[in-house]
Amino acid sequence: MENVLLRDGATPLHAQITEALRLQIKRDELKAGENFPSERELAERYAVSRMTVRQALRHLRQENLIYHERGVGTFVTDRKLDVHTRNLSGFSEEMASLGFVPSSRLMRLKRETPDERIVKDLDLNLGAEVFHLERLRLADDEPMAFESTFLPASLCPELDTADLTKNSLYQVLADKYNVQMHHAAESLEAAAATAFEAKQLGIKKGAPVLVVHRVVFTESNQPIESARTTYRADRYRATFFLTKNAL
Amino acid sequence: MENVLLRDGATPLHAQITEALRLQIKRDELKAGENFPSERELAERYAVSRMTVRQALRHLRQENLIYHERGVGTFVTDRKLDVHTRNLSGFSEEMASLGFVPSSRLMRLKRETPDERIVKDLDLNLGAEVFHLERLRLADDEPMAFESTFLPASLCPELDTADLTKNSLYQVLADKYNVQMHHAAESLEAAAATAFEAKQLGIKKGAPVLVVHRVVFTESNQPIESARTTYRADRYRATFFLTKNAL
DNA sequence: CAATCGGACTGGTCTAGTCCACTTTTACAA
DNA sequence: TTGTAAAAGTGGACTAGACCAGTCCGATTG
Repeated sequence: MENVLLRDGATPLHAQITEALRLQIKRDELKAGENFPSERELAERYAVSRMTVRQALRHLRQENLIYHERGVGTFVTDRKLDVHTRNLSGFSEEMASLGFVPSSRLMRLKRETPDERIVKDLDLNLGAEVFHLERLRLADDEPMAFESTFLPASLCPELDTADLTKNSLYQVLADKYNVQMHHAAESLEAAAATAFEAKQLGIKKGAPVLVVHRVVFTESNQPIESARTTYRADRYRATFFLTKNAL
Repeated sequence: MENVLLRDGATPLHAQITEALRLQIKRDELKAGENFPSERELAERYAVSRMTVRQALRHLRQENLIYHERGVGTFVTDRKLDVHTRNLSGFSEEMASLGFVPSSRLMRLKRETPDERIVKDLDLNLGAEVFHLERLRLADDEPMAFESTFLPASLCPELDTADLTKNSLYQVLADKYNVQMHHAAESLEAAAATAFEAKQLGIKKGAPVLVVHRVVFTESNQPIESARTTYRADRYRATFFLTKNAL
């Protein structure tokens, strides 16, 4: 058992404990129904204070990996059905985690002046320009979704020069422009495929599609992306995890 | 300014501070762009330790009401567009918060033996029975969704006798059976309305609908409800808030 | 045998500090 | 006036305790 934490200040202790426990749960070393160590026990084991352990457990709880019962103890959540919760990652990461091989076909990448909707989404000044890219998203070489994305041009001055076929958009934003996505608002609705969408996705016109509109923000709440993704209804469903109260 | 906290142990101090600050934000007494009190200042104002303040702020942060900037301060989130995030509440509450008058028409309420899918969702023993209710959900007297709900019969023995037209289902579960919903898994997909659904919802057969499948759990992870709700695509969209990292 | 009472243990809450990395402001020097 | 360096302030992380209200289990008592 590895109970050694790096106290060099590079990675917070609570993050290291979270990671260690998460690994043990994923490896089935800590199972549902088994006795999970108590907070005081973990504190002693890792030689940290109980508050630090509690912070680590809070993260695991937010991921629904564990739950608490007052007066009783902590338990690993029984994952009867492994829910692939939609989290804040891009298409590539999501598809990879679902076991598909993601790829994409760049249909368009232009600098332009956006319409009112995008200006509002991205909180732009009058006349500010955006990059508009359209991509067909494939999973295992089958069309899965069509995505239309807008980014403030001020944020990523020479996006046209970046290689978006090899690297994910979020990777480029993080590496080249030091822009980190932090949270997002998504709205989902059902629609009938337009003739254009149907052609791109290889389905019949009027077939049901799931339309996801997403606005992504940085930590300081600056909008960095507005995207509209049209998924084939027969190949995709979105799964979310909801909680009643703050954890 | 009310800085008085009840120290009777009934409501945790951090919850009282959360509520007080939330109120001030909603009332616009604390605005975006204005200087939000620092953690040390709040600790002094409420005469609590800084850790307690931090716990309160964490809740507000999870609701995306505030955000932090290291070395700078805490700020109220600028809500340009007021996002009605889908949270763990029932149809009635959600519609009410959107400004509609919710109502529902009970189409069916029977005790029965469920199929495999429901057995799996609700983690039932072989032969266990469920209540199956079907309701047409209206907003401002217009059909909005059709909902098919399954609940373990063992959980709510005489559900048939309860008045489900006046009280929300979750209200009955909480009041009469002391069953509290805590979290849920939802999956959303687009589909074409079947002839039956189309008739119920007053739309054309084949028109796009948003199908939400939801399983609700208690705090100790016991499944209490499996529901399938079919929304009219032209009247409903679901909005979610996603975060990259644990908060 | 059944009931109950007490102790041990659990997570929930809270305190009163410390140190750190970081940003902003201020004040002083060139 | 312009740099720059120090000071003040911020949130992030962490400690080493404390008390409480639940739960559970085992021993004692009727």
